[in-house]
Amino acid sequence: MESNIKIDALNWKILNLLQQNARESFANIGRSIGLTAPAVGERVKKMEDAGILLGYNATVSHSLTGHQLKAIITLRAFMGKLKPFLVLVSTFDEVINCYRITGNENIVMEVVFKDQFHLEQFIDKLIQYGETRTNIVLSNVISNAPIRSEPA
Amino acid sequence: MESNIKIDALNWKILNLLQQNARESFANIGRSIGLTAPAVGERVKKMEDAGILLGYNATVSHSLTGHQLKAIITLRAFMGKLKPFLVLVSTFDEVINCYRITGNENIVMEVVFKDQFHLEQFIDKLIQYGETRTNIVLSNVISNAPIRSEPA
DNA sequence: GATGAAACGTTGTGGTT
DNA sequence: AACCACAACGTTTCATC
Repeated sequence: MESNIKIDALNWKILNLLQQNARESFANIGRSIGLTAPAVGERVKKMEDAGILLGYNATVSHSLTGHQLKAIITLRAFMGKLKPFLVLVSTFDEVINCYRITGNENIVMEVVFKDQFHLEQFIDKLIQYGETRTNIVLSNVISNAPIRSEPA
Repeated sequence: MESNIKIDALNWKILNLLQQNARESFANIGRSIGLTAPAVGERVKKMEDAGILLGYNATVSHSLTGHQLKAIITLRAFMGKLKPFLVLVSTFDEVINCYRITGNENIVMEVVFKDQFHLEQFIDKLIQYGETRTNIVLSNVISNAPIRSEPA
């Protein structure tokens, strides 16, 4: 399943290039790093099979697709309400990221909205599951930064 | 710059497919939605030019690239320390996402680490900028969900 | 990994509605 | 303005070494 392959310097270069532009051709990548296209293709396939390369995703503007408002929402679930919440949250299109965390709250989410009415509706849906805290996102300082070779 | 183009039903289908697999060929996308490859290519180019399609990014496993620990870290900056922090944070490879937010804290970050020693080092770098709060991520409930057509 | 060849995809031109 | 058809060119993928 997850064969234990090593990420050498060339594979890190491939990962960096694909994180920057997932539609880059294997031929071009090969030219950048001194390999032929089939060699790049094989390395990519092995990293996909190993679970290192999880997928390729287009990034879409939130604001230009009608979601001008973003919030970080945490949930402190009531007794017995965490499991039902976890089932429910997968049905919410607004939730971009959702993590279970340690600490006073159980859940932190990154959520996008059309406007404050949409946000209000969303919070109303959560009140039966626990106490929420909402922080509006004012600006993006860093968005989906690429993973780099681990420090030595 | 940002021509005001409309995202019709076909463009939403293209956005959905590219969010799921950014390396999907225009020819295949065309077959799925009943368009020729050049027509898909033109629509994609227009959405790129309009700033709707921001880019294509490979998604890489955090754990299999040596980052077994993830945390949500918030910062309540000391007087005059927010601007210097914003400059500094861009130099941190560990920070995947960083947002400026409303509320008691000024900043929330999603950060990946090799281990708890690496986390400790990171927090030490922040203490001069403000008070931090750290929540360890136990599991991913939703990761980078695609944006869907806004609700009617 | 490289090479070479066949299949496939992309992209430009021209034409249709 | 959006799309299709066609063709030239580049890319992917498979075989073989």
